[in-house]
Amino acid sequence: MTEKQKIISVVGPTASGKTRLAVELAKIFDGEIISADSMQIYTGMQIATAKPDKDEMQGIPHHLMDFLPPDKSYSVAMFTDDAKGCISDIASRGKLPILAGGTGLYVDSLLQNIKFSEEERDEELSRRLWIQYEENGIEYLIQKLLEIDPPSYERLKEGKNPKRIIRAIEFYYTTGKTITEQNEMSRLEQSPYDAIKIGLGFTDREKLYDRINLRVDIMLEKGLLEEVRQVLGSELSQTSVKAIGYKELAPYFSGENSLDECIQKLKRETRRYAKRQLTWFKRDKEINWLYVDEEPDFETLLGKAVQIIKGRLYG
RNA sequence: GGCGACAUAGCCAAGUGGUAAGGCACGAGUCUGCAAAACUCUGAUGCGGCGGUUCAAAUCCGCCUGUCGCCU
Repeated sequence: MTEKQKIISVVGPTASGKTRLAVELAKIFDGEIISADSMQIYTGMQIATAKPDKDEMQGIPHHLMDFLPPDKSYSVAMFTDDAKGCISDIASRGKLPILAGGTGLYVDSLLQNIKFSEEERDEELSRRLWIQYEENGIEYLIQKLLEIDPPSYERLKEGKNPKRIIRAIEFYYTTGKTITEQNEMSRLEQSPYDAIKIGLGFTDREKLYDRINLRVDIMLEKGLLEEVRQVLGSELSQTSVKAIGYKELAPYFSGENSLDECIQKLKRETRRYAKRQLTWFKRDKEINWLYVDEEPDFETLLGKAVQIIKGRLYG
């Protein structure tokens, strides 16, 4: 079998410095960046998503960023398709693909080569199931799941997560297969990628939270309010409405809450998001963690990352 | 200085004599087509302090402390 495609993956919570590290690594290793971020894909959502500007990109090509209008939905399946295409394209030009982003599900699905089924989602059925959930409660759906797919019933009954349970039921009715079968099928093909994973972490969580709070203040100075005003005035998809920044500031524009209250909310939601990201990435034992608050400066951090990568790239 | 109200977990807060609801935050975790999503778990031997009444007090009484309001 042919050698696997080498790829660098930079992960970490929001505001940990992934963007900067990825750009510097791209300069050193002659790479191009593929963003694995479910919100930076959207055009017009620049400040709140902390999308790098021309200056920060330093001439390094960034793929899967800033290409989709906010009224369009997006999903993991689309991401893995798009990203695979990007990787082939970058590699064919002799460059090194560098995946950088905080959307853990996107990163893992791509690197593990998860195969999503061909069938499209059935939004209508999904909506009907949500209505049933709201009317009859979660137990009703859990029972339904027991009838069609006992293994996933066992797996999902404790969590009581309507979203996961509804998807399992929806999947069965749209494809005739159970989500359990699909999950097995999705892992049959080995991943064509050999990822060198760098994680940006913090020994002291408070340090990360300080950075998040500060970054929100900087966003406000950069004109976040004007951006929010514009985005809130346009059509948003199911995916883009979820972006942190816009919904938190909305009550300020509608007069329901003071600006200060909204800013506090925005900071808190961003901190909570960072915590969830950490929980996600912690599970991956292949990640080489570098602790931002333990390094004297960025150069040292970069140096360590370069060492790790060199060892794997040429070792 | 006088009068009154209030004082319950990090914050908000229910509870008016029978053995401390709930929400938020924090922390931990789950995760296969909306993932910046959705969801799960988790906190007070104690209710400002000290006495008193009672079989029993966060709940009633007194004093003290603090906060707020009104009056002078």
